[in-house]
Amino acid sequence: MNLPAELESLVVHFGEMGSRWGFNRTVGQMFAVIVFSEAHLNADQIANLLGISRGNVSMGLKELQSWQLIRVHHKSGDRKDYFKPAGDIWELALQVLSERRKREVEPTLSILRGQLMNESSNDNFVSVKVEEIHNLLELFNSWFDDIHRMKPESLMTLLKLGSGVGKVLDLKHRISKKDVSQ
Amino acid sequence: MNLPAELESLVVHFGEMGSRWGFNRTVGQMFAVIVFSEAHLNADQIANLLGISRGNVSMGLKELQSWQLIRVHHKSGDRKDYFKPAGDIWELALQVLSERRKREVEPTLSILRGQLMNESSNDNFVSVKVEEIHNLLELFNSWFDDIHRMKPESLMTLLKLGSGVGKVLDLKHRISKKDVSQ
DNA sequence: TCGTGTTTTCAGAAATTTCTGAAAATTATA
DNA sequence: TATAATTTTCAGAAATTTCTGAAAACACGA
Repeated sequence: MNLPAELESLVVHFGEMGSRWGFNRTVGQMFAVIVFSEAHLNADQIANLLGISRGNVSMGLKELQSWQLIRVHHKSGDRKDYFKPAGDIWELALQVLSERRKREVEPTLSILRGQLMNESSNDNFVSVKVEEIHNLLELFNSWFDDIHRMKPESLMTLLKLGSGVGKVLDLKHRISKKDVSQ
Repeated sequence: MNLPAELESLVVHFGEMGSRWGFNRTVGQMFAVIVFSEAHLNADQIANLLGISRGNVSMGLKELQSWQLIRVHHKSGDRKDYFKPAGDIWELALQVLSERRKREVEPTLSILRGQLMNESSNDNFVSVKVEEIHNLLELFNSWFDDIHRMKPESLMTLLKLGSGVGKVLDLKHRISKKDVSQ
């Protein structure tokens, strides 16, 4: 690795975490180097900085693009592709969550829907569990859809409030009968 | 695999998803077979049902216990250990999220804290990014802590409400100056 | 069209992860 | 304490994932 010392430990760490976040070590390192570099980088620079092959960089960039975490940028008079993060830290975090939901819950949800469709009886143990899991995932899914559409600042307020929301809900019940959930 | 047909496809799927959920294929299958079996199972039964070695089952059970997703149960007059899910579907889901936070965000958070501690200047590009990520993860972390302590039914209400919470918050601002967030 | 700079692909190599099964360790019973 | 039942460990084998680098494909200007 040919990285400035200050970056090396960060990049190594993001590599180690990479697999936990849904991609592999090299892709994690590539993402880190793109996020922490002020200048946009081209594939050769990334290969040099991380000391990996050009082919590997090409594959990694494709992966990061499929996650919509990076974007191409062109410099005039330069035929190379330069890469930059696809938004600020907040947008990147939401994007990771969004992609992970797609890859981690959608497939299970469609299997479970299938099971519920073509099962004869639905009062046996397995069916009951299938339905419980299905309902939980559907609920989570629509909640995520919903909050994903919120403006960042509203979302931030919500996060800061945390379980305090429970108290606000109580307040709502005390002072109003009107249903505000729609 | 020596599974009833109805279970086979579910178990295979949970195996495929396993790695995305933080463990490996076999561990995912083991978890599925434990969750979808009404009777508590012992290690030999699991090995037989899934067609894998006894040693592998032992390692997988240890993994699932480290995630606090299964618990041991003893039958009187039987020296074997029997395993059962460590709660209902709702509790299991929260437990998965909780463990994943521990494994996926805590380590990064402590690296970032370290960076912020011993860096000389803090107005360069890297420092700014480090701080942004740090703040986001801290915020997420305390939010999660917070809602994790809520009663399931309150949590469910919150999920169902989704971004409707935003409307409730507006309502709060319109009708009250009192800070209910503490 | 050709030539040059660039990116992508992919077969095989390398690295990593997972799995087996026999031996060791543990635990309960008599 | 000895025996038997059970679980755990772990070295090596098997399976899977990741990486390399050369060749192919692509894109643009002349």
